[in-house]
Amino acid sequence: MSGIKDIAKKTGLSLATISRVLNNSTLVSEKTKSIVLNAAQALDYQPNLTAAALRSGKSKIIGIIVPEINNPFFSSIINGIEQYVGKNGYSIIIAQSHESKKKERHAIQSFVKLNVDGILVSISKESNDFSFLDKLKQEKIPIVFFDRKPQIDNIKEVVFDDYYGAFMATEHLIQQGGNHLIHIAGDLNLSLYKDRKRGFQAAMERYQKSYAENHVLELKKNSAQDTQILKDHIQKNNVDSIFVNGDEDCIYVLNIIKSLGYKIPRDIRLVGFGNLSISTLVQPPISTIDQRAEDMGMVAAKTILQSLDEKQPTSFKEVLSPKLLIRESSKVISS
Amino acid sequence: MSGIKDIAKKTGLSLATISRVLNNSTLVSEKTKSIVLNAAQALDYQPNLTAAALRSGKSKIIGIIVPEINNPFFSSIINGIEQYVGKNGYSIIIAQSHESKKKERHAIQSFVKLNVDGILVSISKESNDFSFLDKLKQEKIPIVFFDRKPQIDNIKEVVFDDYYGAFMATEHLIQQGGNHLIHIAGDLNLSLYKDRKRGFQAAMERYQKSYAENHVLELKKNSAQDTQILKDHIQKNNVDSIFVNGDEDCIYVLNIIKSLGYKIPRDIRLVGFGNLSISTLVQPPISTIDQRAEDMGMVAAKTILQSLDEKQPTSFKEVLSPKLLIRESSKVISS
DNA sequence: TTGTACGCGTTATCAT
DNA sequence: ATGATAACGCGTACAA
Repeated sequence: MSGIKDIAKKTGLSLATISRVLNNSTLVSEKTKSIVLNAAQALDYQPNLTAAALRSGKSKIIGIIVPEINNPFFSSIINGIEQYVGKNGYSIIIAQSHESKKKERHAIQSFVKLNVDGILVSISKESNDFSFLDKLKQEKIPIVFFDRKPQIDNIKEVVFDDYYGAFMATEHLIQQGGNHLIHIAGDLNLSLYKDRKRGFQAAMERYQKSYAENHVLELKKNSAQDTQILKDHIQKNNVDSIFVNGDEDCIYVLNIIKSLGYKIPRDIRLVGFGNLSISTLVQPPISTIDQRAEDMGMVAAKTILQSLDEKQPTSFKEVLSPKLLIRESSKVISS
Repeated sequence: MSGIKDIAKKTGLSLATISRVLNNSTLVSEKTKSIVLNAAQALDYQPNLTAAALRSGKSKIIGIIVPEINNPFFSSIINGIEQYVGKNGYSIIIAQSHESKKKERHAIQSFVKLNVDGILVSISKESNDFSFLDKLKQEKIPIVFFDRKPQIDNIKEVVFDDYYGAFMATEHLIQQGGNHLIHIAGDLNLSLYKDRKRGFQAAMERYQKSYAENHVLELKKNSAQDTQILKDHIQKNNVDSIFVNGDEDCIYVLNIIKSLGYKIPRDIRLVGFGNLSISTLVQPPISTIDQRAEDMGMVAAKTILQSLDEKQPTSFKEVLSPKLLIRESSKVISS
């Protein structure tokens, strides 16, 4: 392995010329160009990106912060990001916040110290202080939020239309004959779960189903308790349809419902959210809202790369639209 | 944000002294030390890791290559790695091989150019040329293989005892009264799937069950075909127990078997491999071999960090031992 | 104990 | 079109 110095030595040309061939490629004769490239090949030239980063200020590295990397939704997004930026010669560096705003801040600090060219982040549930945005602006490091974002202006964000996705899911349940619907909500500290709840409510009102706050439940993540709560609710209100905030919770609910002796979809119909691969592995396969995680990753990646050569930071918002996937869990059995 | 130059200016001390306080910390008086640290705090000092990396040759970055990041097993391993190295001040950079040896080589190249301090890799199914090891040795970049590794000597590896895990799974099925067992194999290009197959065979022989090559099936990943194959096999050979190479395939098989009208575990008992979170979400929950993905990540991380200050490369092998998790899918129903 | 000065491998500016 | 040289920010051998 060798550097430009070695090529200079071998060809008798100057460092500057070598560098020019390897970068701009302009202002240099075709002849010397090929000489340099041949020598580079022969010597197995490998640029030292650290040195280039120090000198140029561009590290060709994009930092990513997610709550948990081993969460199928986030790892699929990361997959999308990696593929897109990788194709463009960038590497990704990853940190996890584990839903802690302290760790999130720490990760951003690290990224700044590493001179990343841009940052992609899906914020933690705790996050409420976004003063780090000023610092990043000073350092001229663009940042793009994906999926989970702060509720403030003048940011770049790639999000999913959670509101409309929830609306579609609920509407579908109603069109399948549902009259008594409930919604199992996610963590309402996150705006996206609030949006899903709002979408549920909107569809209920649109179709003139009675809606009250007690049509929205939050799980305790304690099987015995949740079973009891669901049982009471279903019996008291004749629940026939449930829209659940996410596929994982949906499968959890599915199993509880089955254990209570109800048949799905005959007695109760279910729709989840996210289209995780597990959603087709259970019986019955669950209907869900496809959240196109990889697409989100790609769009976020594209957005951050475009931001790199912006002189003035602009705001940006892309909303990915939902797609309803109808599977067994919500199909009315035609007699 | 500022660098050591700013601190030097503010304190009137030399760059060297500042650097010493911030690094070695030795050979400097307590008084100036505190002066420097105070100034650093006041000025919001952030070391430029790129510059430090160029000068010292240590980037504080560990490169990771996995086939697919959105594979729960690998993302859990990465989680383990990230947590361990993060605690030690290292960052992780990730690339995917997508089972292509070309992309794998490319990723290694990139990592070398980025001056990563060490590399962790789980090789692709295609990989058969490991000449890059020489290059890394030259560059003094340690490499540790995890889970999937080349079958050569003098490497560092953190693997799982696939052979014994498969043996335990098979033994368990036999102890539950199984007499006619089959094994659904994974990609036999990978040594770990070969080991699982060998473990199955060994247990069969140990317990004097008739074993032949046709007791090992490979799936076509085509639902209609696989259904037919399984149906034939089960009927012809009175199959009562199936050991599947991994949890995902196991759930796939589970659904086929259920669709054929067999009851699990009454008619057929199943054991998977991996203990993915989905294994508890299906009905019945599937018994499996816990592969302790996070532990594997942590051990691999520990191993690579220890390798960093080795003068002479040594070989190393850690084998994580399996744990059988018995769930409904393999429980004999006591009458 | 502290300061001076050089070098890490590039890129960029200014000459030629 | 090409070359000489400074600079990026830090670490360290050497001098004081």
